[in-house]
Amino acid sequence: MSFERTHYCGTLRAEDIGKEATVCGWVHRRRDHGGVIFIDLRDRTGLVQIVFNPEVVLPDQFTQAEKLRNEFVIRVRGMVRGRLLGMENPNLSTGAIEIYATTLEVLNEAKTPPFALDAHTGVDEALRLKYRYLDLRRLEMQETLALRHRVAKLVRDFLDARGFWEIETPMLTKSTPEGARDFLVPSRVQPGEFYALPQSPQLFKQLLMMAGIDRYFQIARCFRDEDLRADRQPEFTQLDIEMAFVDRDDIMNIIEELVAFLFQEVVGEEVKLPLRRLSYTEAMERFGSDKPDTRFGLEIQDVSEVVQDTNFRVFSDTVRSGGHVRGINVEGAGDKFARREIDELGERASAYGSKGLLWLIVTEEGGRGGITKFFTAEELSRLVLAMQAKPGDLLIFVADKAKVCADVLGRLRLFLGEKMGLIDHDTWGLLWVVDWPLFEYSETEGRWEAAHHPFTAPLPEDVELLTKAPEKVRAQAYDLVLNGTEVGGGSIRIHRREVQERMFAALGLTSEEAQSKFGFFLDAFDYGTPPHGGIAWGFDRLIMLLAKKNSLRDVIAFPKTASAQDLMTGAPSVAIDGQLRELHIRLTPEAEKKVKVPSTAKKDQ
RNA sequence: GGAACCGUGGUGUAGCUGGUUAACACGCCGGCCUGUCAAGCCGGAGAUCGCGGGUUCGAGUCCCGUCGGUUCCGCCA
Repeated sequence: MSFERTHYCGTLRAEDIGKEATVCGWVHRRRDHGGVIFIDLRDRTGLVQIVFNPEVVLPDQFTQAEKLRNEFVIRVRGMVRGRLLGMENPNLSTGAIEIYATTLEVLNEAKTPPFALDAHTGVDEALRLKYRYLDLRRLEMQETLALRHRVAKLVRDFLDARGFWEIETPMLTKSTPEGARDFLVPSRVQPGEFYALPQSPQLFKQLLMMAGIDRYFQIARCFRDEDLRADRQPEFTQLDIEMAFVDRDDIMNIIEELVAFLFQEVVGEEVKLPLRRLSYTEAMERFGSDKPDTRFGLEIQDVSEVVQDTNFRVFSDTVRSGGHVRGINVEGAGDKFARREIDELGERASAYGSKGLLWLIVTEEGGRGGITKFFTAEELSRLVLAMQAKPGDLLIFVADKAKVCADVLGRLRLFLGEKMGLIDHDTWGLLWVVDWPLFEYSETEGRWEAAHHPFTAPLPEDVELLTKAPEKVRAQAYDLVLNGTEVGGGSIRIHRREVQERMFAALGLTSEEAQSKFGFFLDAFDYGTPPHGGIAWGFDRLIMLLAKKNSLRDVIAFPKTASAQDLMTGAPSVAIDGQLRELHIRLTPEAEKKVKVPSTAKKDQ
């Protein structure tokens, strides 16, 4: 190595004893005993102990070593020696050895960092983000970035070996219809017109199939201008894959293999194939979610038939009017939960959109509390039987439309699973959710919307229903779910123009609108489009789950805060007046009042 | 757009129903110390309690607003 570095800090082992070594890195910690000085030197591979012993090192070098402080950047030459018996440090991968320094060079001094870089002190996240370059020095963050790199590399290797080509698609493009708000980029050359940043490369990857590429992938940056969450950033990365001349099973098979390959290589976990497949309907009924967390029980059960003839009007009326009564047997919670905790469940249920949460505790005699009093002993025992409950169990019910039941109970299930510690965080809940509906009715928009996106192909036998009965059309779509998080979603695409046109029509687009938005795309269908399909993975989310992090910010090198700001660079920031003029943009009075646009060359602040 | 929680030396926290000089640990600076490894011992500096109002004889503490962070709902696959 040209910089004279012979080893990385964390790689030195007993085998290196007796070697001369030159290492470079940051002073992680110093322990100055007056006579002898220990330095833990850190680089991205880990720590190694450097010893400055006045009997070994020259006096002026020792004086230099006394001046070392945390985060100084140094280069040290010395002899690798085995540590004396009893002096080994089992907490360090390099704990069997240490470097007896002979030469020290301070390459750069450092101010005391604003927060400690060791693992055991919690730090305010705003501070971490402001000094992200320091935060990223922490070994934990470096390990995550390394993991991310490794997964990307494995994905590339896997797909390359199977004939996929990595092709880039434009960032400055036309608005694509994912349903989210676009980030717009004003055009200087075309006054008044805007590019949109891609929400996904959806149209381009389909056009690549039309272009005969056959197999494509990309690790693609995507942008959606919506409010953030712990698992949502305005810019994020998708692993985007598309294949021609395939059906649903072809794609799911190869993707499963990729999943198994990654789990094997990254976490050493054997994934049994084929993956479990759950229909959308079953997922909604049993787990109340289209992305069920299958790592624990507490499944939802339908007791509509059992309770429809009881005198409890809330139940019987709901069933009579076409609704459902569904519940969860919260095993053991009847004994464990305080009344206050049960009330909290009710409050949550209301917040999730139910009229109320009905409950009772199963006892030897039948039941107590909640809605017990509305039932005869016989009705009660039938209900308890249907819920497979035993004394001490808490039964909770929601009586409402199927969607509300699923939504409320699904969320309560997740809450309870976490609260009661039922989730085994060492297992991986991997499955496919298949047989999606093609459409979802949007109450706010008052019209049908694509459940996935408007290019998803319906099942062939459902094509006729497109305009007649949209709610009945099933999609050739599949979602990959991991630990209750959607990590991937895909479908077989429409490859015939008339089907695509009918799809647009079903979504309420006039043919003029379809033409102006997607004319180029519709035209492309006319020139020989192969059947094709694919999938897109939320790459950041996958990494987050593999790294067992709770926030996307921990797996993205330079993430944004909940208010979509970058605390390090200060982005977004004010544009100078001249820039705006070139872009043919004028601020509204409200915006102007807020930012005070500087008229001269000085940007920011 | 809405809700909740948080904001106290450089960092992490404590500070009760409002009451005198804001406490502790780590870090930092200085001294001592030749085998530590989250070194030890001694000493020292360092905070107008995010910001602005208000209530009060008196506010870190109560109220209102505002800024920042986080989480959730809406929004978003």
